[in-house]
Amino acid sequence: MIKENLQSLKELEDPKKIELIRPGEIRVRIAPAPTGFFHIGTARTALFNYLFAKKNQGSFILRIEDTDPERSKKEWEENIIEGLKWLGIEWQEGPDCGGRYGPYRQSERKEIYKKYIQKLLDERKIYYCFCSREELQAHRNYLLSIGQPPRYSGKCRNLSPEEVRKNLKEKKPFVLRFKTPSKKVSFQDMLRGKIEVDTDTFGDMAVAKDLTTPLYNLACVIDDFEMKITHVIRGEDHIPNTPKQILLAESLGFPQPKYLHLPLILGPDRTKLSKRHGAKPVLEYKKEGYLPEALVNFLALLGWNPGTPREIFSMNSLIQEFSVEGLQSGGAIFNSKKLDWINGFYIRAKSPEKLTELCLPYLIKAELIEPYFEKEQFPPAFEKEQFPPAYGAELISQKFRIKESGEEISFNYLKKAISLYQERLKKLSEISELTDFFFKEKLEYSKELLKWKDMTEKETKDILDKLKKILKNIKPSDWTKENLEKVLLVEAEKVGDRGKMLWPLRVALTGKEASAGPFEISSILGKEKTLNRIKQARKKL
RNA sequence: GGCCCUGUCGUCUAGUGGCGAGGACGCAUCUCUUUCAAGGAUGAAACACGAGUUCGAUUCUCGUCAGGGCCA
Repeated sequence: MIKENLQSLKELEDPKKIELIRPGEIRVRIAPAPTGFFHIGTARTALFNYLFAKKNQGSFILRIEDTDPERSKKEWEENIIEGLKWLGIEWQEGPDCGGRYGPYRQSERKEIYKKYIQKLLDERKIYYCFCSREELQAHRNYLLSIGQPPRYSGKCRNLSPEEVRKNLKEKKPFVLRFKTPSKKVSFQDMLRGKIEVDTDTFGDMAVAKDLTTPLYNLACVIDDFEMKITHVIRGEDHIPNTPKQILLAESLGFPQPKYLHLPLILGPDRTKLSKRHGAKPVLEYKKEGYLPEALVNFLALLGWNPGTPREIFSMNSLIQEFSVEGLQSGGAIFNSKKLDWINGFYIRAKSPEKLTELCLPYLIKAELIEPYFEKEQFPPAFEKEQFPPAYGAELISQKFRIKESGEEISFNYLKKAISLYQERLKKLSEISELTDFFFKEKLEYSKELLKWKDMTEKETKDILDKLKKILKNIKPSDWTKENLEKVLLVEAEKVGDRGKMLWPLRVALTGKEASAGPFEISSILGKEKTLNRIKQARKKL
């Protein structure tokens, strides 16, 4: 038994393993548990880890903490991976990639844990504890009632080997508990300076469920050591775990990584952001039409500042500018208005082609248009979960048709329509509501909407008739935005108040109170549709 | 309850032993304009409180208060 352990200890110190990393290589990681959607907080922690690694030519590692088989699900892991990829946060080592230090899922690392747990047991640094849940709870309540910090009584700390053997034989449920030495543990937090904690405040902690299943703190310490993590960058909520982990690392003879505890992202009520605040999974932002570069930019600014008034950062410029000094130590409220502003900014910066590509799925989903090519050819990603699908430039050459009328339209037509709303979009999903009138035959609106200010019904009728007459005389070849503007503006001027002509025209074309300008819209719709809509409007009165 | 973290406009933040406390989002007003955006201009809006150190504290020290996190 002892010999075996010596053997495994030797393996642990295998020099070959250490050679694998470059001298001085900075290695960071995130270690999410796949027990739910990939959320904003994890995304930001990932981002800062990634930026820190990139800035220092280090490695960013993704480890999946799926030790809890009941709560961990493959689909959540996939959700995390998809989210990270969407944001452009790439890992050098992770599940199904890298593999320099064994598997990157905790569920596949039992062999590794076993060695260390056995080692701790052999060295009598951990012990079997057979106390029942009720017993522990009662003791806890007692301590609380006399105003003491709840911690383990130490009842099983000195059980004789015979007692342990007997209990094990009886299959009594147990946990493995760490003999916490009574002392003060302190560490330097890269953000907060020295943090010191008295170990008596937590006492003997449970570190493993059985010989191969470490609990969170132990697993984390073993993995971080095995994976040669140099910097642990994580949320502030882990500060209380840190002294425990340091203790465990010490008892295993591991070197101490550097620690940096990021402030939390808060909800409007200043508590940790959660679903309760309506915090959405990262991929939900994708669905709603946020651009990954916007979310990254926003998240980076939440708790970090570059020291200059600059607000817009691409991932590359973030890597360039990032420094730990710019990190904030207080929590920051998630302000979606600012996210919207940044998103709008990035939308405005897109080329018309790119923007059209990005918007198309939303028009298709709203059933305003449909792709015209073979069904099989179409990216098979119209399932709800996959929305929006990733399209490429192949769309440019494709044809589409208006769902309602079956009329064929080109990418170019869509591009023109969508571009009109480029500077009005805050998120891509808004596009269908804003441009729906391009794809509808009959517009729903009340006749009151046609009247500008205090115009009478008669005036409105006359204006529409006049418009019809003027527009009829324009040749289809002259049907351009510039020309329409030239002609109509002169006529509108004659009416006195331009709005008396332009407002009813715009409403007739769009059926909306707010929209892009009538000249652009009319030029895209074409002569026939324009006249048709004026006729429709006229009929309402 | 214990331990730990945090405290500058509503929000994200810059900043210094002496400043008119700066920027951004949001908000308001004006401008452009048929509307809505976008753009431009202007404005309202903050140093948690108390004591100490000091000629002088938003800044340094201590305390109070408030908020948060973790322990089940």
